[in-house]
Amino acid sequence: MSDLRPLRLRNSLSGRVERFDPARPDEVRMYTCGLTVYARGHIGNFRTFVGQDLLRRFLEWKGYRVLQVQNFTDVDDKTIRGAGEAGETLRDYTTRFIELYHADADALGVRRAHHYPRATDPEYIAAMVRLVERLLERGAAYRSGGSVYFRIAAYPDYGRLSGAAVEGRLAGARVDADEYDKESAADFVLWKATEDGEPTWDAPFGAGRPGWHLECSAMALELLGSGFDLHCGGVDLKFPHHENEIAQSEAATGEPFVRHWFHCEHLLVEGRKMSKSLGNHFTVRELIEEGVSSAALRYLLASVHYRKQLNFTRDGLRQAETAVGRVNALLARVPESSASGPFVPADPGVRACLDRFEEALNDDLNVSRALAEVFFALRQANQGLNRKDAEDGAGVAEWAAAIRSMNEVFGVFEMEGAPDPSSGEDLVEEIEGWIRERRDARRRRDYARADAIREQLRARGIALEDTPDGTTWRRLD
RNA sequence: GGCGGCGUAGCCAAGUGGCCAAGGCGGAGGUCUGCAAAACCUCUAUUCGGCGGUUCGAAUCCGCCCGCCGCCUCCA
Repeated sequence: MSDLRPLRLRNSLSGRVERFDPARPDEVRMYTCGLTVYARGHIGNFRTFVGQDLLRRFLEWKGYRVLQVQNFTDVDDKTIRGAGEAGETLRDYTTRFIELYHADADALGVRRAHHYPRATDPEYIAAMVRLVERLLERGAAYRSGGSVYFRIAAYPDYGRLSGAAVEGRLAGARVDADEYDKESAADFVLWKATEDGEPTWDAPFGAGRPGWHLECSAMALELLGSGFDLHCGGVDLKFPHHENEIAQSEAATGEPFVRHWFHCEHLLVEGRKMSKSLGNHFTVRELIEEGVSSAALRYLLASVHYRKQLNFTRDGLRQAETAVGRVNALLARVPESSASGPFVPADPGVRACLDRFEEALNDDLNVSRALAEVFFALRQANQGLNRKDAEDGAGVAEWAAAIRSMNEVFGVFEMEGAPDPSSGEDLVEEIEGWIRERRDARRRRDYARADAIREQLRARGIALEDTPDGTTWRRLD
């Protein structure tokens, strides 16, 4: 698989699209920078998570076994402040937002990671302490004012990820209180000395709490090992977060930290940067409560290349809704094959379509070209259905199976919508009763009556469609 | 100020030197239908922000200009 048709993926470390080769032949070890859990994640966060999910699903589609770790940052200034204001323990407070994250991610069909380490989990605090000790031993860290800092001078490769202009970037950096404790302005805190009222953990180098960057290094090294394959996050994390992760990890282990860095661009809302002050800040939950389907939401988030800013608009959601609906309508008419095992198309046309699909995604995840293949298959299937001769039945089934296969990567079709309380057996029986009555009316050529029944059901959100084989119905959104 | 990205039809969006500039949404016409709806078919950018240049040939390379956005500080 991967030998003949390698994935080519942009590596932020080199700035180039490179062949993606995991360290072990069939396994991909993947780390995702997750949320800081002081608030519910917004659609910007989920653009990144959906982008990473697409990458993971494609790797799995290609046959890799993926081991994914996604952390939660549950100790920092914002979580501490939030918990204090809410009068809750830090643990309880952050747990709430972790649960909300899972609710939103599940709604969007984001596959679950295999591990969700939290910074304050005892085993990871211990791992962080060990990492700091190692850095102290190696002279890559120093103690000052009760805190421990990373000495950038001890790591000559600093700046490889975010570009050479590190000094320039830091020159304008605001001077904060602990600046005076540092040997160099670029040094960053690994372990913060305890302050009044803040959570604190004992350590050989003094009680305190982990600095921002330390947790990801510790958890990634602990769960995935040094030199793992993929480290993912939003573009904003490149500097300083990921730069610092690389520095502290490599200074501690003496080995390359990560093989391939994957960064997702941010999204814009109606052409503007999303921010609380502009009031264009949405959560997944809010949009779904407004009636946006999670499928349309996911489609919009997944349909723009991960390195391009995505302009999130109402019109875009509407377009996504229509596009997803067309595919779902076809799939609803063609039942899923009960055949087990991998899908091997017999039709050369179907095979070629899947080949082009894979080729598109192999090319640095070209989702636009891949989606074009989904719609190509859709057209083929619908054409087959229109011809409706028995000979074509198998062809339609294969095209539908191809769409379902491609959907393993996109995950946007046949998502179960919000359960409708009025969709019980009773309603179905009632609708079928109306359809029978309308059929009789049509046989009598009583079209006024037939149209009245259709209108009355349409007003209730049920669309009737007459086909040569009888009348079908579907729910309008 | 430093660094980076983008500007392709009404909207979204592929395409980075050479077949008719993918695909989706929308629109127009048609097939089917009692009428619809759905589906399918055809059409919908002689042109790729503007102006120059390189080339037999450029949306694709170079230069200048215009416009939009992001990063450089917490941030997915």
